[in-house]
Amino acid sequence: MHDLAGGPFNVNSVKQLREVLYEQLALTPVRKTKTGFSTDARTLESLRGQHPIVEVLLRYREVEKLRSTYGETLAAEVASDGRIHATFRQTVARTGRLSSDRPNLHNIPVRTEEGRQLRRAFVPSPGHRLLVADYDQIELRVIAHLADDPGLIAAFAEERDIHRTTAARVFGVPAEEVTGPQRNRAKMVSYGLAYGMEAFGLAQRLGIVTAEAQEILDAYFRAFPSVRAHMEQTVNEARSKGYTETLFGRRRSLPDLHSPNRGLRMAAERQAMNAGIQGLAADLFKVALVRLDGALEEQALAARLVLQVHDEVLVEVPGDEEETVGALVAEVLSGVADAVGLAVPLKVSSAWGSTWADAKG
DNA sequence: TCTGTCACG
DNA sequence: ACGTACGTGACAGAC
Repeated sequence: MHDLAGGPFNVNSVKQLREVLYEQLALTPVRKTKTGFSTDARTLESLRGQHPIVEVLLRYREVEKLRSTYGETLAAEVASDGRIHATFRQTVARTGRLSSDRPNLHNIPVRTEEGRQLRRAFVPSPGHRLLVADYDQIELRVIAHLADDPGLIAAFAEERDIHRTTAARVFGVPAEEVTGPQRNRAKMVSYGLAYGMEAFGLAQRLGIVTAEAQEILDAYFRAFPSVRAHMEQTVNEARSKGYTETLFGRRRSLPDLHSPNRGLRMAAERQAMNAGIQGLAADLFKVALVRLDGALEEQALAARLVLQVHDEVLVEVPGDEEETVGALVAEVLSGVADAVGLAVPLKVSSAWGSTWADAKG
């Protein structure tokens, strides 16, 4: 790195790295932060090819993240019983999700193969396997319910590939003719919805111009008009009440909806749209966890809940209970849909593994 | 203590 | 013309 930079510097120092990249090497800055030009991964990606140091930096950041946050640190958290006992906090996340700290077990790597290897360290007791069950597109299903959108509800009811179906309606082609990129764009729109994403944000993520992103969004809202209506109604209601409220009565106060500061106000509007969606998904999942724990107890099963990750649960199951518990977990998790009269079914995917890394569908 | 960065859903 | 996707926690360096 020294040789590439023309001298020694601390790679972990953003300040020093800025000097190296944008002054000594005179690379073209792309984005700014409060304190100067950005050096984050997205920026570095776009600087690729300008100088060989960029590739090395990206790789360094990747392995250094794994080393400093997970490798040695996580190993040090293992208690004398061989387990990690994180704290799950009920009153931190404003939406009703749990948060996990000391350590955070909600962000164990999974997206790269190298990072995913860390999950091999998470193993059940001898004679047990891990059952990993998660909800498929729970937030999108919650949107379908809240917006009471006939098109979305029908798509979920018929168990169709939701992103393909969405793409077909947005791009006006038969479902079987939807291309890979079209499906990906529809998927991005669907997920962006829950966050109040606008054309600009969609354009950034898809690498297209804002006008084209706007056309896609317009087409989406033409296809699923109740979704836009629901978003608008949610913000209006929050504005007059001062808070949002989930079906379970969970409130989130949003005073910034009346802020004179435009940025704060718009952020609060996005939070209003998201709170009911993320919040209801969190509420449903927590009901499922309580029921699951109760059912294991009631049926005198030895299987135990060991971790939850927002829409996913890990259960440690002895060999002779696999069949029973596998069926029970799926039934309890999907069962909460009926409990609140959800307009769409909740689909659950399950996988078994002798480590967390192996349990993949 | 704040900022930038990056891991996850 | 603006500013531009929600929710977290941990780490390292700067101040």
